[in-house]
Amino acid sequence: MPTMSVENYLKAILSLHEEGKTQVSTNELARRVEATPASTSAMLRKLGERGWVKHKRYHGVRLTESGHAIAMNILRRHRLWECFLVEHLGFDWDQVHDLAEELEHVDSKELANRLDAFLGFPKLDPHGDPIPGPNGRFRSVAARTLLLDAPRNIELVVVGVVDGRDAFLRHLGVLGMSLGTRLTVRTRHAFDGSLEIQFNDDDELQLVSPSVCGRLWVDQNNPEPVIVFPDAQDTQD
Amino acid sequence: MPTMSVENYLKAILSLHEEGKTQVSTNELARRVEATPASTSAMLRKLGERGWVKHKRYHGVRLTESGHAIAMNILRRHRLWECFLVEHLGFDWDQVHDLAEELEHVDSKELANRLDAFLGFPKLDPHGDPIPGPNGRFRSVAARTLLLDAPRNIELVVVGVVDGRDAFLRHLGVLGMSLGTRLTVRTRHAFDGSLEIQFNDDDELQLVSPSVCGRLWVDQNNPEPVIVFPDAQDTQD
DNA sequence: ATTTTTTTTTAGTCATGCCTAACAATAAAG
DNA sequence: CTTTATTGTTAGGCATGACTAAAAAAAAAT
Repeated sequence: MPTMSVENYLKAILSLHEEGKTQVSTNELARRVEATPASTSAMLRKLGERGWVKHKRYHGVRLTESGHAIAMNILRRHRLWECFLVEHLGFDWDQVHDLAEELEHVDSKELANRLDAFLGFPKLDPHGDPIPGPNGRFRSVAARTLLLDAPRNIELVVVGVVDGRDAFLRHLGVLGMSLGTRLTVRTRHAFDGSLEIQFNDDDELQLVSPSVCGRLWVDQNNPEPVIVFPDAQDTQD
Repeated sequence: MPTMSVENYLKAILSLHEEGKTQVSTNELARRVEATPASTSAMLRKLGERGWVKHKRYHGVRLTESGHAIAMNILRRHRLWECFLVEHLGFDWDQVHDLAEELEHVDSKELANRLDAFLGFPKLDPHGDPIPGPNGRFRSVAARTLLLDAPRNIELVVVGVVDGRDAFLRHLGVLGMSLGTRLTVRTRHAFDGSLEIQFNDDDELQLVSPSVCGRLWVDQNNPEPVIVFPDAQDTQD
């Protein structure tokens, strides 16, 4: 039974893996968990001893099977709680991260499963991120692209964010964007990577910075985030 | 911002106060929080320094205003979560204590208030205990008696338990009793304090031990535990 | 191929919160 | 009213998980 701190480290390593890194560096992990590299180094030794990560000194770290399972479980609980907070308690999607961060540490398979059922076995959390099922695997892998890499002149829908921190979500609000926003990329400026985007029923073109475009998942046409049933296999919609 | 451990001590002191003790002894508190008297003694010094308890060495402790407020808040969250777990996630009333014990430490006024609203501002938790309102005071003080002290030959309803631990609740199940059970006290045995009780539509008399009777709240006729609205004043139903 | 810079680890502290064992104060019994 | 038992406190450790400062390994730059 991992401590809260251990769970946070494992979760952070998982999220870095999900971002593409197969090996996670001590410094990057330290930044993610908001601790010093020294503390992180100490923790990695412990995680290694308990068989949750594979750690070669001075080279990165990688989750083992069992570490991955634990991290996926926490991610599951985190995202289920976010659903609950938004859908049933009426929080805004940019207010729920920190609360879910605490709720996720309440360790009970039974609780997670019942919450899951209560919510109707959602596939996606309020930020558009997939929710792992009871088996610790994602229920579906949505076909999605970074807005930064999306093709031009095709109507797109915002289906998720890469960066779920409040600051970014609020910034999206300022830009008038949220999950479900429809848009079309009209021009790509090679110089700085910024995009000229046309919002749904709007004639105006708006310039969006590459740092924003690199943090948004879009899909070609996936109107409503579908709800599916408990043990649905992975699908390639 | 108190730590989890501090919250547990304050909550334990509160519950001992609720049981009548105005001064709480170190040993009794230690038993309640499942720590040694030594650890408890150390904690009491800390709680005193932070102004949450009044502690005279070698004589008991008592919550201060601010300590009481914190403890009531935790109690509120605990009981709200128990409601949620039973009413919405379908847990049995004897399965929710430990989970609520963890959930209660998620510290957010906003969360508690929204959960409260979601649940319909309940007055009582699934064990029949009153739920403090946002102001940190109980919403109502039900007129109730220990079964042990109840008058004979009057139809009573079980409206709450003094001891919410699983072992006791399961024992109640064995006796065929739960919240809402109707019964009448027929005979009181002075020798050991046990009662002969007639259950609702049953001709048989059943002998119930004093330790059980001392842990059950009954009321004379209060069929359903009523749900009331947010800022209802204390009433004397 | 060195030097310099960056990354990572080790060494040494500190605060929490728990423990056991020994000591002190109060309460109970003779 | 002293002795004994109970109750409460202090002293000294230990594990966790954080930190700073210093040393070591790896990567980058000259």
